[in-house]
Amino acid sequence: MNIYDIAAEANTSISTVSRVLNNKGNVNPQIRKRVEEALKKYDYKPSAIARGMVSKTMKSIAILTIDVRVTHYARMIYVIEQEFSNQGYNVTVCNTGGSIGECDRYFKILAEKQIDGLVLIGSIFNNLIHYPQIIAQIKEIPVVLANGHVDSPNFYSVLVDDTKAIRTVVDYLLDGGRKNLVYVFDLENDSAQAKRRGFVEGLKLRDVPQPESRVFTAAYGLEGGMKAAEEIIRSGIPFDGVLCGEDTTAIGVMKGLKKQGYRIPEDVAVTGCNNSPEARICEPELTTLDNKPELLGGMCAQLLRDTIEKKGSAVSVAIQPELVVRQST
Amino acid sequence: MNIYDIAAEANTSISTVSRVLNNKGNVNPQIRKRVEEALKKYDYKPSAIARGMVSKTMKSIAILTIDVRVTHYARMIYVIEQEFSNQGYNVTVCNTGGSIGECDRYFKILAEKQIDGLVLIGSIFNNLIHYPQIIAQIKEIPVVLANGHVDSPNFYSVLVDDTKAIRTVVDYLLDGGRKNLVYVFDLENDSAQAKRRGFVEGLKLRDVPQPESRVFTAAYGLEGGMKAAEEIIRSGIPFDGVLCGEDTTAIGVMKGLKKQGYRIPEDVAVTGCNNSPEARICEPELTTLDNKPELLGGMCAQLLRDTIEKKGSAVSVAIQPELVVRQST
DNA sequence: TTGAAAGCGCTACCAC
DNA sequence: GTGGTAGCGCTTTCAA
Repeated sequence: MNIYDIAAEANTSISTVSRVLNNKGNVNPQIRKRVEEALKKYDYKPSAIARGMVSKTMKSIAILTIDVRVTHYARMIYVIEQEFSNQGYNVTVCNTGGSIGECDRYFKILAEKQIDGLVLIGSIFNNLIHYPQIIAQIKEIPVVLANGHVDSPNFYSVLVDDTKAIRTVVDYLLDGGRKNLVYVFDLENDSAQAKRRGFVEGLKLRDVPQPESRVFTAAYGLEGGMKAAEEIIRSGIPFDGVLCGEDTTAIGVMKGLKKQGYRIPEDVAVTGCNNSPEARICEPELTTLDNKPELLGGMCAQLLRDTIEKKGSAVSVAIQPELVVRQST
Repeated sequence: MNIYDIAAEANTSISTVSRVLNNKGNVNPQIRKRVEEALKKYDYKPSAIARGMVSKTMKSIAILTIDVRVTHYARMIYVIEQEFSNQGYNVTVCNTGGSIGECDRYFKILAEKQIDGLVLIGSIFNNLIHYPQIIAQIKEIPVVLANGHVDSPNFYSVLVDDTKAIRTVVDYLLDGGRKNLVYVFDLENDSAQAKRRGFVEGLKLRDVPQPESRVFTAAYGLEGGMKAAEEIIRSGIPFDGVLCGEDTTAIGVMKGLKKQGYRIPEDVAVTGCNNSPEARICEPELTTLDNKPELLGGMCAQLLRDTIEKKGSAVSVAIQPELVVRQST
């Protein structure tokens, strides 16, 4: 069932059927009615592919992310998908697992499909800057990085001020009377580095000597956090506050500390990052940073849409996370 | 940069270029080499849209789900996406919010894009059976339901035996010495109904009188669970075991009970469903049912692929959830 | 082994 | 207002 069949049924030309379909140009009401009846009679659906052939777009965008199962990413994906689907776009989701090879594979296929735009979620994609030939594959496509930056003409950014956010936590804990803070650094990406930097800078601003020596490296997650707690204790360093780069790790740290008889928050304050659902489920409930993934997702969507539709793009503002104080501090 | 440009550069015809591109038919090695050089020189990318025009497929499928942010769904989406992207397909994700109108909108646009297949995640989509005109929109497209069933020629199912699973929990608790079980029913979809049925059947099989009177209705989530705990206590019914349809609600129930001085598991056993990450984070850690979303997603992907590629489709087997015993029982 | 040509189903232009 | 027609960039068939 194509446009020719409809034209035949309605006893007119495909041009006129096209006009009716797209509400473009004037059509004699009688003919319009005949066409609409034919459309309904055959339950006609125009081929988006044929349309795309002419218009050079299938009205679809793609989101690349390390892993949809990470709630923090899923929250952004949700917002972006809703925003674009409201505009008639479809959203393709790609799990790259953080592998540059996977990224390359996806870029190739997405470029062939002439996707209208791309959102890359996670600062891991900053690494792309070292692979110009991979970037070259999508040089025609506007790309927005969520909390990342790549210096390339078609790449745009929405940033989260992770450094400042962690500085805020440092101040909050020191102002609350804690004396000896330590930091658990649990991921290697640029965002994690920025957080770590925030910790070090925050301590420096408060004249704490040798802040670097107060950073512990751990594996991400519950187990990683528990191990980190052990290590901190074992190090012999005095501590009454533990800042973590991720909620899950922070929860592990709390578990580990409690197991060793520390009371939270009486003996030690613990903070996380991401304001995940888990932060409300652990005991005590976790003080954490809300880095506003919905806002971030919304701004990425907005920026990408403006770029695709060639409106002057929005001014680039960094998102400021907010401290959510709960019982762990 | 299209196939004509390449043909011109390589001094041959587009037919030959096409043969080289698709590795079909024999090509003189010399010409092949010229073509390959031209391909590389111009960094040529075939247009998937033009290809789709001829082949009637863009090699893409779509997943409809209530909400990607639900971890349980995200886990299935991940597996399905990986499976299909390995086969060169792209995966479009659609958040319907459980609204039939949204579903209709997505179906229309996906049908126009001639998507190759559809996975519907969540038993909420069982409701589609009441909307034949919506189903009609995708009558050409193979559809797989994850834990759902719709009686229509192009619809296929992979089921989870929720009823049996909850019966297992009932037996486990009774065998463990618990005497008075109650059930917290927190969602309205078919899967939730099946679980509730499992509870009632389970008690009947053990000759417990009036099992229906032991079912409490609650709102989903932490707050819902806490309220449910209050209600159970207020009802005056004796109880030493609470089964819940969802982990998050179960965690709320535990919180509520603990607040009223009940010890878990000493005074009351609590169980959830889904084996979510949260079940390992709450205290005590939650005994729950692992309903194997990865397996379910994998089987859906397999079934859909077989159907799309018209291989004899796999036998329909129901997935059996497994009890994960932790400290809450 | 190669190339010419006919489509795929649409949109957009132009002539009437 | 309307309809004919030229593409869009491929794949596939058929003849050479």
